[in-house]
Amino acid sequence: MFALADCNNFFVSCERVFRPELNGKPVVVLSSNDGCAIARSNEAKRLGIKMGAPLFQIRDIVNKHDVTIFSSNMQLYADFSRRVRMVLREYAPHIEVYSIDEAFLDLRGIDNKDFDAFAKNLSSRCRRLTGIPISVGVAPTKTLAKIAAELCKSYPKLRGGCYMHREEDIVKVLKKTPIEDVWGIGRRSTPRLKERGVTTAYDFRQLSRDWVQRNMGITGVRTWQELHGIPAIGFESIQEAKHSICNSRSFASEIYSLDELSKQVAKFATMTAEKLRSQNSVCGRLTVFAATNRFHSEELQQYGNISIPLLEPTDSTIEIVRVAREALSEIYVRGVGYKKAGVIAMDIVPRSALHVSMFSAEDNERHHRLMQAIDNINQITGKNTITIASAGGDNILTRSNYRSPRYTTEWNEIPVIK
DNA sequence: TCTGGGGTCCTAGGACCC
DNA sequence: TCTGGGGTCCTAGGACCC
Repeated sequence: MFALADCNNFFVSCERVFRPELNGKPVVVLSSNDGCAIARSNEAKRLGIKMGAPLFQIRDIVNKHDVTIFSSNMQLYADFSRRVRMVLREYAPHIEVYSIDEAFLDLRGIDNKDFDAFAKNLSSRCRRLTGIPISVGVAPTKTLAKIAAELCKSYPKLRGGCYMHREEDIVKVLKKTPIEDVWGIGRRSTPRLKERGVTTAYDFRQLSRDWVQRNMGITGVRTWQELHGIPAIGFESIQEAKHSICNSRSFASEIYSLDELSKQVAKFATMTAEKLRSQNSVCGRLTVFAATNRFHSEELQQYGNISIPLLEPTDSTIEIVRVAREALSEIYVRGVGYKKAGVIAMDIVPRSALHVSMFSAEDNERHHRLMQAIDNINQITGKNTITIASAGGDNILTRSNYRSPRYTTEWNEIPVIK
């Protein structure tokens, strides 16, 4: 058996921990730059606020129903994610962290267990210890566990836990599960399936394996198998190093000057190098892009994009910032208003696989020791205590008008209690 | 006025090899 | 008329996820 633990309306739940008066009220958390709704309380969903809806389009609903809105506070959410995982680890020796708000638990080898009580117990303990409500589904495959967890959200009577294993129960649930709600069935496949009369997970299961293979490839077959109760998606308990690392943002308003854009790109490059070091990797290629506002179709669109191979793979902020700024100056066009930019590290390999050439060894070693020192200082005294000068002192130019304090990670943001 | 960010895997087709 | 056969590697784009 596998379990999926899924945090309910995760970002909203994090905000409510410190604002309990918002329980039962409509709450929305916005994406970066206060752009779109990316998390909604059940009350906000009931008001018709859709996932991904731009703030300016839901303004009327927000005002009329007194919806509380928050800018995203990723540091807070990451910390709660960590706390939830601590609880999950009490319940299973191996967990697979699937996203910031979801993790699978490997229950194979655990027999004769009342998994229904197990799931409900985990849910209530997590709520008690972290303040975050979670749904726990237990089933023979990961895809079915996802569906079981989803069931908890519709049926409060399940008290946050659902064990779904008897064939007749699975059939009953799959007949009620819309095909588009199945993990792995996306926007493109749904209309094609519906054309064939496949509207539920059960209908999909009734298709022939051959048809699924021909029309949806091996990934479709895996989903099909999983719905039949045959595990086809691996369980990855150790987190693999990322193969690419991207840092990008939309800006509050268009940036015209190379000087300002360059500072922003230097910040993205800094973040990229930090992430590389945190997974003990180096990258062999850097991509930099800068683009105009894609929603202003009446204006001239510009998408600058350049990919540069590095002479030596590196994780040095100094090197990566230098190359990124050079790359930017290649694609920058004077007079263009840039709304978004980013840096992507590619060709990532473990730092241990680095064979330094005779000529670079010394620089490499010095950079590495310097970076370690900076990382240590920034970890102790707070992000950006020491930064590279070309990144400028200010923050990334995004909008974030409704951000809550970083209650759990920044001592100087903790509100004073009178 | 205002529209997110960051990933993965699979596949088809081209380049290139003997 | 007829134009080999078999392989690998890389890349771009599609589809999907949260």
